[in-house]
Amino acid sequence: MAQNEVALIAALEQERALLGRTSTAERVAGLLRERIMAGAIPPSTRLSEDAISRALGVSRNTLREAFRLLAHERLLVHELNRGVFVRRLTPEDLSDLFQVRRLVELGALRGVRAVGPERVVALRAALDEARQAAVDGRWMDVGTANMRFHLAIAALAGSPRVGELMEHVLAELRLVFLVMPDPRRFHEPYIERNAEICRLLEAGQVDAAHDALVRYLDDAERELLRAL
Amino acid sequence: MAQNEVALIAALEQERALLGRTSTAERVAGLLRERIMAGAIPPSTRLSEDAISRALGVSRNTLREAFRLLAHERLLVHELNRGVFVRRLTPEDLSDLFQVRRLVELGALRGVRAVGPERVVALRAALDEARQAAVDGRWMDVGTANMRFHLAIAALAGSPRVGELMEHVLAELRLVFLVMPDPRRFHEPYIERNAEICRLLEAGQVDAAHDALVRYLDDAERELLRAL
DNA sequence: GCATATTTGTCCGTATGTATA
DNA sequence: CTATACATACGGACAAATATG
Repeated sequence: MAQNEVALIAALEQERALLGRTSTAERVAGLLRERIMAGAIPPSTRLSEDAISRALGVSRNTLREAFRLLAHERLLVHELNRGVFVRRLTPEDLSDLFQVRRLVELGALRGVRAVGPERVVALRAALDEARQAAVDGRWMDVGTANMRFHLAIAALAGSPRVGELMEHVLAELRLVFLVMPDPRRFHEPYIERNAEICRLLEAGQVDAAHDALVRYLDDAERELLRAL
Repeated sequence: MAQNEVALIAALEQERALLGRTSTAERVAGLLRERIMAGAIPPSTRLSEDAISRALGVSRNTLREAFRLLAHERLLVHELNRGVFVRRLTPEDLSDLFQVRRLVELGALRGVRAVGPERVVALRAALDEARQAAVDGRWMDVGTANMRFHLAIAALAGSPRVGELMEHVLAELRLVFLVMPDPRRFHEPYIERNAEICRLLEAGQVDAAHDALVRYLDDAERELLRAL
């Protein structure tokens, strides 16, 4: 058995290498990202190097590296000699984010001529997740699932860089979701609108899905702008 | 005079604040970026923390921050415990970059209904620059100007985030230009193709410009792939 | 396969510059 | 204007991983 165990450990270590090991800075960034996205650290909060490095038991150098990672994702803004702050989105930011979404999502839809059934699997999975979350009354999770649906749309472009871009865009948008007063009223209606888009795609009506998506984005932008 | 001088200094300092001061790490990153983009540091080169920090007279910590900035721009790749290397583009990277360009540039063109003359000013400026560089035989600068032309196309989307994305995409593409054997043979023909796109846009024939751009991107991708 | 040298990852203490009450 | 708090940058140290002979 000892031999098998050695082999297992070796296999796991190899897998770990493939998964990409993470530096302390990346793990710290992941932790902070989670907190921010969950709303535990609201926008405009200043993050003190000293306090946080002390709390997490990492050096300030390492924490600064984590800050840089998150600043690049636009979750934090870095002001020279003043520190880092959780981003607060302006109306201009919001409009710009939707401009990017139009380019990416609509472009991805136009790129697909034939939508094979295997390509809408991710779409349907996100949809099912949203519906289940709605049944359970987890409205924030409904929002997350809806975002995953649109991430899947972007993924139709088949480009890693576009996928990453879309992830960052949606992470920024989540900063607005957090300050929405009534999550249910906002997120729930979009489930069925996503379902409609999914249905049209499965039926091969790409153009109709495209138009539905245009209306979706227009409505979502308007509603979010009003809430800001 | 002393009073005036004091006032001048104060005014300049205020201006400097508006221009945005830069940290040491950012200046170091800028310096390295320039070297890499000029081809002085070829792809796959490993950058030694010790040697470079010593050469530039900055601490290792500061240099590491600069590395991280460039890694985010994908000019460097960071391998844990092995150091940073100048990125070498794979054929997959190249195809992906063109996929992004199609999404961004074609999407930007589709977004503009009426192309006011003031919006093509940047296009024409880049075009003139490319022609002048060709006259002077500065073929690398022709490539740079051509890239600026396509940056101006992306700018038609009117989105800061899209503009930044496009800048990064073109910076990556430049890494391939550097290894092209015959810059003239590659860059020169595209000047007139850009001119054609510009002409069509000025004439208000957006759809025709769109189609010309599709062919441009297809041809450029194919030619670069072959050179890789 | 092993031992050694090199390089990176991480942390700490400190000095200096900057912003703000 | 001063005082305080904080970010910036440096240099040194050691552990851990990697490269080399």
